[in-house]
Amino acid sequence: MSNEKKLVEAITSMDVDFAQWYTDIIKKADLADYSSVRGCMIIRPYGYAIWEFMQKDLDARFKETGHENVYMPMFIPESLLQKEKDHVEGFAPEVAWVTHGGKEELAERLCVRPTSETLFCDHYANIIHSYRDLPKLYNQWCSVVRWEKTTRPFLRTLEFLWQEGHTAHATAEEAQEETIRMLNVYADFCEQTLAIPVVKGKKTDKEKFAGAKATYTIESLMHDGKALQSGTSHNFGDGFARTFGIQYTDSANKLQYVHQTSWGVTTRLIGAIIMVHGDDNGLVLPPKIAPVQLVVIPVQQHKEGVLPKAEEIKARLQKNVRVKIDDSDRMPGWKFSEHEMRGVPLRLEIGPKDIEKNQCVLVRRDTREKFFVSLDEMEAKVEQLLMDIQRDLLEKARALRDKKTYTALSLDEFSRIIEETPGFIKAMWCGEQACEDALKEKTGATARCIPFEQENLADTCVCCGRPAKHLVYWGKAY
RNA sequence: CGGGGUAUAGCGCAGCUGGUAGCGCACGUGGUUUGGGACCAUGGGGCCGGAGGUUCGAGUCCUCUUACCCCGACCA
Repeated sequence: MSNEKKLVEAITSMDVDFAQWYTDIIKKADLADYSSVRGCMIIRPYGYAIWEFMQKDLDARFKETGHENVYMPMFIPESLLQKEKDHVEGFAPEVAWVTHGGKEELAERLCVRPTSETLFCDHYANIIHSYRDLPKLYNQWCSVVRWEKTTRPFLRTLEFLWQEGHTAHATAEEAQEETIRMLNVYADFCEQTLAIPVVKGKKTDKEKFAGAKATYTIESLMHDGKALQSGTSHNFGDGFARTFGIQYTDSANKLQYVHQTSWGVTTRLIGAIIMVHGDDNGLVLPPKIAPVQLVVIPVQQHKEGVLPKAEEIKARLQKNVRVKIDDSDRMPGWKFSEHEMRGVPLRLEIGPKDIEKNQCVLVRRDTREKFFVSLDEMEAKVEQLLMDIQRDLLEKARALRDKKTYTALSLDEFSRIIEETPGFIKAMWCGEQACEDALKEKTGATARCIPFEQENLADTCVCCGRPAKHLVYWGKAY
């Protein structure tokens, strides 16, 4: 952004204290509030509206790719959860348990779902019999609970909202296709709808989901140079199917195990929107998911004709745009700041001077650019600007991401980058977990992913010097 | 789960070596204002996070507890 002086003092500057800046935005933009339960949050109407727009967009993409929504119980009997060994070990430390119903102790504890693989598997075992029953392409929107030790609004809370897709396929090839298809759906959603550029790739064995054969991820980079895992897609192979006995008879009348996938994104993406697009004046929302895309600020609204004009403008615009008039009796300057803090993409000022000239003033949230526009061309200009903002946010985020993406050819270089200019580090890796562990130990960085777009920076591992197998994106992560 | 910090009005804070709580913003009302967080007047609001203890007396001292924030280990 420009070096214009900061107009609002209510938000801590992100250069001074990024964590505080993040919290300030959440509070000042009315996205969420703390609750009386540790580690949980109240998603307020404005924050929830953003989630609803995200849901709507994603859900349409899921339907387009043939998926159906279902709803599973929020409780899992302990015995069911424990069927898959790797899976239960992965989640055991963060599971919440229900031990009583009323005053009576339960014969079997119930786990509050941290994820629903076992429920879907149990169900699939019951309803899949023939190859004609496949594929099963299910998704559910729900909340899950993970008893985390440290929490932050949107990024990590004990309970969070998400969707989890769970599919069952006849062949390994189909399952792999589905895994990648949904990863691409997420990547496209992040870039086209949220204007957040992502790196697509595969997780290392150390970082992959408990019980999965392979985990794929989209990784994004926040303003402070930390990485955020923004969505994952897993190929389960037939591992769960073997444990849960999900079998079908193929066309040759032979019993086969299904091949499964699962994939999810969460309200954490709201945290990504904040940390990718936000600035020192507050939230900046991509138009596609902004609950209010344009706010009309009447100036000298007590003067005759101003409010009716504002209403007329709203009526004209609301056919295509989510528009709101702020006719509260605040000062105009106060309203400017308020709606900037809330990230409203466009502001339209209308006052006596404008009415006289048959014009209005349009101001972009992202660049603060000001346009004096004839009322005759208003609709077209508004639509154009919203599209420009959506596009420019992605470009700007991509430019920043690229700027903060470094390459390291030696361990020293790697450490120095992490210390001095945090971001993504591209470096070669031998494929051994020992090196992954060593890098984390020495620098705090983890393997974010093995990107699909591989490059050969060197022939040797950045850590041990033995022959390199992959290019890896490394970074400190949320 | 370790290390550090905070908790007093809706928010941000002040309150000294103990004596019964104050400021700014916000909020209500009346008026003047209105193109980058207006001004005057007036009004309401807090048993000081919770529980114990010391004391004639605790926001202040002691113990315990809870929540939040920051930094590390674990995770979407």
